Amino acid sequence: MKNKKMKIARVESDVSQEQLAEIIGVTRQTINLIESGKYNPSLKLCIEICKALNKTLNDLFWEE
Amino acid sequence: MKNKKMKIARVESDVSQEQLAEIIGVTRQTINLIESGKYNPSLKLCIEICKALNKTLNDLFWEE
DNA sequence: TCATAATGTCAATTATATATTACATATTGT
DNA sequence: ACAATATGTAATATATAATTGACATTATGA
Repeated sequence: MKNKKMKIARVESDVSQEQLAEIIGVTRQTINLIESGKYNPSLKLCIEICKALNKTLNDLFWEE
Repeated sequence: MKNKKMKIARVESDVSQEQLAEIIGVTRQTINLIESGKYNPSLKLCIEICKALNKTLNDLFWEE
């Protein structure tokens, strides 16, 4: 399942996948695959994504 | 950095590391190392831990 | 005090997240 | 229509999460 919340938050923050990747220090592919739902990211990476997008874990990665 | 919140939640739920591991379907060592702060668990595993302990990601894995 | 459960940790192996490089297809602006 | 940017995806390599099995230590209860 795609991570739509993360993509929406990223677009709202007006950053590209590549820019977000640079901010966090991972590759663009990693960001792309997480948004596509093809990676099961590590907690540390999830937290870095949240901080970069001014969101919390529940905002981006918690369902229901 | 130890994951004190997770340990507290587990003890409050009155389950041992081994019982929690069984519920989730991982090994006791994995639970132990996450509580000890020596593993960087996957998002999927974090979510399973939360559900087993009736908590959310923010409850157990989000700081400040 | 003794037995048992719970926890901490180690070494070796396996599975998988992430990196790297590269190419293809959208998308957007001019 | 063209150029530039953004996104999707594939193959291989590497780092590390997670497993397995085992042993030691620390609670906890009888």
